[in-house]
Amino acid sequence: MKTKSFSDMQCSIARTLEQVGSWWSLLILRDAMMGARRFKHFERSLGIAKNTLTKRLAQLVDAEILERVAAADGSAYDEYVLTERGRELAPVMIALSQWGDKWVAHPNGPSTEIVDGATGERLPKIWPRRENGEWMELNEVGMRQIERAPEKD
Amino acid sequence: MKTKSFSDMQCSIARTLEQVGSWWSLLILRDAMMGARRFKHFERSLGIAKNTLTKRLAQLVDAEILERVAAADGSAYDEYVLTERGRELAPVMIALSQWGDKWVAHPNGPSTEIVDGATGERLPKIWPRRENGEWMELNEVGMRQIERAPEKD
DNA sequence: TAGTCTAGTCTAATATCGAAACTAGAAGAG
DNA sequence: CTCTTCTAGTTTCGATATTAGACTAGACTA
Repeated sequence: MKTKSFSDMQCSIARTLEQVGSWWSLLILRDAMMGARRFKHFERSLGIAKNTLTKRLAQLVDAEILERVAAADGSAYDEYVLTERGRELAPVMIALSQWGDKWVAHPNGPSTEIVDGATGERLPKIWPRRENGEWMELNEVGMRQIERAPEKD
Repeated sequence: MKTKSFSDMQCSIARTLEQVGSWWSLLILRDAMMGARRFKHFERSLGIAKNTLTKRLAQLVDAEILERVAAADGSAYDEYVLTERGRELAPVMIALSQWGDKWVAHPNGPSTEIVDGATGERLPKIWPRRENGEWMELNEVGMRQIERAPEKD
């Protein structure tokens, strides 16, 4: 969709968005994190056009966020599984999900919950905390530009 | 970019993306979090086309993520400032930035740092933690679909 | 072995985006 | 007070992305 590349920006946010590719990609990742692995799973869950899904999956594989592997269950069809890079996008997904739950919840309530896999209990929210676990207020958090000499060598 | 609306999906991630609007919006928010308030600040910092910027700002205002207010310094030009909704997107931005720093860092190194506003010290990363502050492994974190009756009344 | 499912590809229509040129009002220089 | 520049847009138009739908080759199913 974007027609301009962010990859030459030095900002990590821009560079991450460039890798992810598009909105659809994030929803594909959401499904992948909830266990989807096959083309048809994504297709049905998202209601996305097949050609678009093909393209988005290929691009995520290209970015090494997903990996295409032979099916674990012996099926002839490949599966798309998260790489470590991909799994580490979880904080982004969790943060997005959390914001949506709070500010734009669906009338029927949220549809996803983030839990401790072992106990099934809901996790506390993802939010800035100090090393010792203490929660921070947003006005205590600063985002700062790092100054840097234009040349390096 | 997308031509299909996510707003009828019940998923909070989809609904959040719908509100945010586009990649550019996230970069606008990044700049807003770093102190940008005026049209020209965003324009220069992002290298974005003016019409696109106009549209994105309008849409963020519409989504109540930004608010358009008279300039604090008496200038005739309005300023765009984050609302609470907008400020609460910080965890998303931080998570994106962090992932980029780790996986797709610019050759010159990252350009942004997240700090404790009071001390100037870098904050620990945004990552799933238990209530007591203990860090979790990603494989301990589950994302689960909440089952729900299709009707409500 | 016929029929169906999966995972695509291809084409054409449509929606969206962005670059460049243009503009009205504000600010600044002399 | 007048000329020029700056700001914050709007308009036009071409480039790009997304979609629906038709088509296909190889698996699977009865």
